Amino acid sequence: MPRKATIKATPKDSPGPKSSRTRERILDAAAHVLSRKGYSGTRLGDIADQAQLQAPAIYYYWPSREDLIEEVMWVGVQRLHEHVAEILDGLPTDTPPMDRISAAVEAHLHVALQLSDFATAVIRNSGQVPEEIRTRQLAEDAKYGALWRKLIQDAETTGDLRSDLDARIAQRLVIGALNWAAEWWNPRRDSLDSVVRTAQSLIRHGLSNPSHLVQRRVDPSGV
Amino acid sequence: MPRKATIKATPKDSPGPKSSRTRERILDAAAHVLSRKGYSGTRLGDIADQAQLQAPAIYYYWPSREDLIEEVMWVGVQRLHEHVAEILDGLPTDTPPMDRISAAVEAHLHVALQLSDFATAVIRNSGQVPEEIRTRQLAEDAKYGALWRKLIQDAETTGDLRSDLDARIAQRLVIGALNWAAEWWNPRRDSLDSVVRTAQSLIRHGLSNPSHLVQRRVDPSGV
DNA sequence: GTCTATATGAGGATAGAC
DNA sequence: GTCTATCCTCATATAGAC
Repeated sequence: MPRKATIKATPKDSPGPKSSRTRERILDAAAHVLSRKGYSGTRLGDIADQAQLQAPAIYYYWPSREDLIEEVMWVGVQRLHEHVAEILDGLPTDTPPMDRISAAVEAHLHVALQLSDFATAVIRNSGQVPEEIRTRQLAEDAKYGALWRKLIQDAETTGDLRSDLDARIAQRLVIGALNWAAEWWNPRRDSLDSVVRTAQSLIRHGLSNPSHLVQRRVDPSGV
Repeated sequence: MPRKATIKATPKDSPGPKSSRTRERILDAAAHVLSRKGYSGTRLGDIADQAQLQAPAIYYYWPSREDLIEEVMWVGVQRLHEHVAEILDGLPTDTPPMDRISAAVEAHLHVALQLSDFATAVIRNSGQVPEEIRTRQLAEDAKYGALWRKLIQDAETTGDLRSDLDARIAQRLVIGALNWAAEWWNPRRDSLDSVVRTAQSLIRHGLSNPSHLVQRRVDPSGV
């Protein structure tokens, strides 16, 4: 039973600055291993190798293997949600729904592809972690899903969403396209920018009511 | 080192009809467990429970745990590829590129959502299986990807694809949206048909050059 | 804070009965 | 073809030194 205090601990919470650096190193290492080996295949020894220390040292920062893994899963969704929400909050209040969606697409891809170990760890293991972790994970996912549902609903309200689409299904298909990008993206082949631009265009045209179509693109501040 | 003969064995290949039924039961059970527990978490005992026999019996049909798992992964991609290719072959030769894409979308969703244990097993574990399995898996994936790349390229050639899209990136985003559906689809909430229709519309409008847009929908034979 | 050493338990694989 | 019994390997977690 992981304690919330442990789970929610962010970089600068715990002990001193040196200690918390090690903590981050272990967390990054855990994301790396978790995404590649899966929940059951994630050995503390592999995490320790990656973080350049010995396995028992992990128990100084987390009470159990399960707590560490849960924190990786939690951080994966949480940082995504946080960043996308921040970008949306920074947009002018009169930004049209489709432009808000384009901004969210860019923000989602930036985090998912930049923190790809956390992203793929969540994608691959959401359905595989034990019941207890999974329940909390689903709650976190639902919060982020609600953000997107609202974006799509706003487009529906203003008539910008094509009427032959089921809003909830379309929302899930869009999130799927974005999530999956972490699985295939190779920075040496495609620039992050080319992925963002193609995704924005695909999604805008995919969702838009042609008679309302606005081609203007936003340039979200500070992404 | 799994032998090809073992891997490629299809339902009616092996021994008698009774024996091959057991083989199928084990294979289905393995897909079920693999999708939920992951590569490392897949216990022969869990597979045996699900298939209603004892663990050692599995070794009568497969030489090792790894061979069984590789077959699950292989079947997941292979049946998808086979069905989509079949549907496309059944279309009139003069079917416009966008209608062919719509037919492929429907075919992909039908298999992925109907055989969802195999689909999610592949999705969640492609990045987690051992190197040797992964290499063969990537080759199989590439073949299916090539089918889609051709569909998109054909649309590009005829001018049906919007020119601001990167064809290869768009193709991967589309596959991602479809693959991810197996993760969230709940038949009690959304009908398979409503998912297919929304995906077809989203993808057609997402890819199409508005000046070439054709609304006509195909009804692929026998899906 | 991080290490070495170890108790404990679980699962894959095989031998051999039926 | 399928089962029971068993061997062997390996990972978590803890104790305790430094």
